Amino acid sequence: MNAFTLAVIENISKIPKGRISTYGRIAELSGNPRASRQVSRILSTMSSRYQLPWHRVINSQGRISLKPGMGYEEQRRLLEDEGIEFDLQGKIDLKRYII
DNA sequence: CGTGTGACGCGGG
DNA sequence: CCCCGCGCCACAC
Repeated sequence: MNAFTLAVIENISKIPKGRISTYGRIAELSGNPRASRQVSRILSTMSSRYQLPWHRVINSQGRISLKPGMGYEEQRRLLEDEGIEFDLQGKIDLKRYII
């Protein structure tokens, strides 16, 4: 496992309950601003093994990237359980919750 | 070694 | 707000 992957795991682990971050932001913090896609892949493959708060990572538009029936519902429920609110379009106010 | 594929992001219509 | 196109990049085939 490379340094970037390690940094991503570390940065995601640090997201506090009730707050969120984005794929792009995690990529930046981890040293590669252009690797947002890798962040998503790392999440899908490492989230269970490293017990990451995977649900606290959303996209730059403030929306859940998972598709309905493929995890969307669970991620939304986990976030709502932490007090995060969604608007009518299923969007989260980034300014309010991002780290 | 090409080609297709995304839990992405940004700009534009 | 929705929909596209394009750039990006590791990975699977």
